[in-house]
Amino acid sequence: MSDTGPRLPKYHRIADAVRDDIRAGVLKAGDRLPAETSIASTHSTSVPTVRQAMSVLRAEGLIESRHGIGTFVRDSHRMQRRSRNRYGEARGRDGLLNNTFRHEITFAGTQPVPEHIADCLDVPAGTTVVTRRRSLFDEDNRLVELGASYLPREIAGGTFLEERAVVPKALFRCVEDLTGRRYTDARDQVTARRATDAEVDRFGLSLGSYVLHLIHTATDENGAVLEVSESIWPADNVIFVDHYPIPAGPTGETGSEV
Amino acid sequence: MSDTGPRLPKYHRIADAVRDDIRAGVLKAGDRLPAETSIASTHSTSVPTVRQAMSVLRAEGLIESRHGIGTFVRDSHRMQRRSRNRYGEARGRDGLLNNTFRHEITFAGTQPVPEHIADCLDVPAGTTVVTRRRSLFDEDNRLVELGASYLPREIAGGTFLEERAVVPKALFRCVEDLTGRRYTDARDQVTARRATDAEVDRFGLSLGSYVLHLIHTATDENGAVLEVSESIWPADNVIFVDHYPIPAGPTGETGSEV
DNA sequence: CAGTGGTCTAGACCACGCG
DNA sequence: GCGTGGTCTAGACCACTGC
Repeated sequence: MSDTGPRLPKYHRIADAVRDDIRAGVLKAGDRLPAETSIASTHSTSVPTVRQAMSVLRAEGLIESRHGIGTFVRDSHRMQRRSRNRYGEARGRDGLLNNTFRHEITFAGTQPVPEHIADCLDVPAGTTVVTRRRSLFDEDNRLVELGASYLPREIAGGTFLEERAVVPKALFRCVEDLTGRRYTDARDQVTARRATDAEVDRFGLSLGSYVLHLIHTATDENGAVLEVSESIWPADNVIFVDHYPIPAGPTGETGSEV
Repeated sequence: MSDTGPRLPKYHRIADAVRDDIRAGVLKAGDRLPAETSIASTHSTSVPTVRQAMSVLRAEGLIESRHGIGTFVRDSHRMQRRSRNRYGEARGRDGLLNNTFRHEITFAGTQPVPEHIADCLDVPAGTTVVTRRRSLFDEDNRLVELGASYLPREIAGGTFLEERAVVPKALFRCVEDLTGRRYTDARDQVTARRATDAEVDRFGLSLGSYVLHLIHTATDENGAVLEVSESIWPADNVIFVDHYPIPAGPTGETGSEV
């Protein structure tokens, strides 16, 4: 046997073989892999070893197993793109927002503000705020985004924003018209984190997978927060894009390249 | 045995037990778990079943195994924060950029543009561009960021930007001074994706884990690209934050809430 | 029903790090 | 040398799906 033969564990070599088949197009998205018993005899090994190889590929997101049916090549790189140029078409809008998404308000009313939102909204923990929760579905009715908007009661309390109906125009436009204040500054905070159990369930994800979590904070010219909005996407399905003008003016003469 | 007893698989219950111990503080970050043989006898089961439970917790990022030593509770929620207010202190800078990071230029010179950058740079695939690669390390000398800047040869070719030395001031300032053109608009593209083998290696990640990948494109007032810059962080360690002004002007009266 | 993946056993031997 | 986790075996039985 050559030098490279026994270097790698057997389950690793099986995973490599299947991965190569997927990369080379021998196995295409949606194809069913041979049964575990069959792969085991092909590689002259035992079923548990094959299962270990499968668990590697499953962790890499390349395959998906369905109990009683088989193991399938996942439909990979099906990235959706979403832009966040919510404030009009004046500049840089690139039309990525796909209007075929179905949009559903799952809740509208007042609720205590979630812990991770309180800071952004600039209110004490536990404060009651107007909350609008939404779900977005693609043309195949698959959930692609979970989101929510949080508005201070001084702004949206007692208005139609507490009612569970899609608003007649962009939400920020409603707030501007209701209050006479203007959206002047924004702050985006993006994290990738492991999906919660609820998200795994709702999105149909696998254990240990990630979501992208955007928290968007909009303020008026006095720095008062008008709205905090959050969006959650399965990490593999999204590219978050933002355009913005670069402020003019003097800059610090730091040595940092970054 | 009660109704709930045999409902969940044994490996699942073992994982739950350990997870609860971690949540409750019985097992703290850095603590070593009992040996697999020991856990097996505690739960009256076999070692492979315990190993299956461990693989669940490993996928969740809660534990980490070191061959020949033991299995340890990971130091979780050690999020670092990084802001990306690179264009001066004029507005909204919140000082999150930690200056204790050590900054190292690992490459400077001309290279063919990477495939995923060509589009952003607005050049044909394979074009040679000035490339500057950097690594950032924290106070404990752990790699926290991999990054690179790509500049068209018309802008940076033949200048000191092709030399492997930290620049005397912010990179965008160098480009503005060299060319007389101004950074006017920017586009940020953020994705979370599985770490490549190289990234797993460099960052010391575990298989199947994620990185956050930022591609930043800066253009002048004519829309010509001045610089594309990318940053890669382990997903668990970073919050990406951006501040920006909201453009004034009329907006479309769409029904979309998002 | 047959075929699939999911769970589990009771071992074996190897590779690694430490004393 | 010893204890640790890593690899692997050759089965067993169960749960799910589709026919």
